[in-house]
Amino acid sequence: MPELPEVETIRTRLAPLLEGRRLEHVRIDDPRLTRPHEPAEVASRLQGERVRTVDRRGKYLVVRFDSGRALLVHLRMTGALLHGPNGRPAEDSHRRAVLTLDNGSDVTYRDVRRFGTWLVLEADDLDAYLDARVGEEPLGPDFTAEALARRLAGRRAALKAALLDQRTIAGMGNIYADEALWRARLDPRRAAGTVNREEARRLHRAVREALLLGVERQGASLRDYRTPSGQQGEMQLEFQVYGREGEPCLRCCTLIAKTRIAGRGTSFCPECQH
DNA sequence: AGGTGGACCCGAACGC
DNA sequence: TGCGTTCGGGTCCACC
Repeated sequence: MPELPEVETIRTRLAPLLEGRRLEHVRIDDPRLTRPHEPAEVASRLQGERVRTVDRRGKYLVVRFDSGRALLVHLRMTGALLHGPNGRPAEDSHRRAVLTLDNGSDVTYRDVRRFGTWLVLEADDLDAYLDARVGEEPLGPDFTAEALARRLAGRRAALKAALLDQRTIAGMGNIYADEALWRARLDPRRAAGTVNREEARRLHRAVREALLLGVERQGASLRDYRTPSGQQGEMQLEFQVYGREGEPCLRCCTLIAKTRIAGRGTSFCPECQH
């Protein structure tokens, strides 16, 4: 599932392929992708635009054009952007859209579960849209232990649920939340507001470490995640708790437990996470 | 008002 | 073996 490290890896690989290129032709086959807007209408707004930058905010890819217009791509669960250098994408029943670039190459969008979204916004609307949904970037300078503590203060929801709230930490998802809580030795079931300053410092450090390792390993490929060249990430080899229920904790050898928090499967060590 | 749970999807894993 | 059922996960939205 693409979370911050996966989306950042895709952004890094996609930027040099797209920046400076004009979208010669845009084809969108799935109305689900652009809902409630018509695919043809969205495609015509994109066609002819020249890409200025490919940025990321949380889990959103932000393709900005010279005109100021932007395409916001959210991959949700199974979305992937794949680059085909020869302009002849291989047959794929899960392909939902194709961008043909002015150098003859193409970028195809595939999405098995069809949760992903493409939204075109004008320059004036972009910041408001993102700011309403996404908080501080955890790998940026504004994300401090104090900022994190403020985001958690007074909240009665489970700590894990608060971490998954995109306004708490932009780009955090289920896998890295479990990994960060294990690193910080914090119980995911605790009320977020009970985290003290020392614990917030540990959590802040753990969140950054888990996400940075994910970026270094170019994301976690459990099933569908691939980079634009089709490569798998290697972060799945570094998991300390995610998906390890029933196996010994790497710190204290207690068996890793699994529970459900805010509707999400949550792996944690019942002994050394407090 | 903040928190929770269902809906949206579909392939894989599971159970009988 | 085969078929039906459950699961999972990000975000939105209705509801409490």
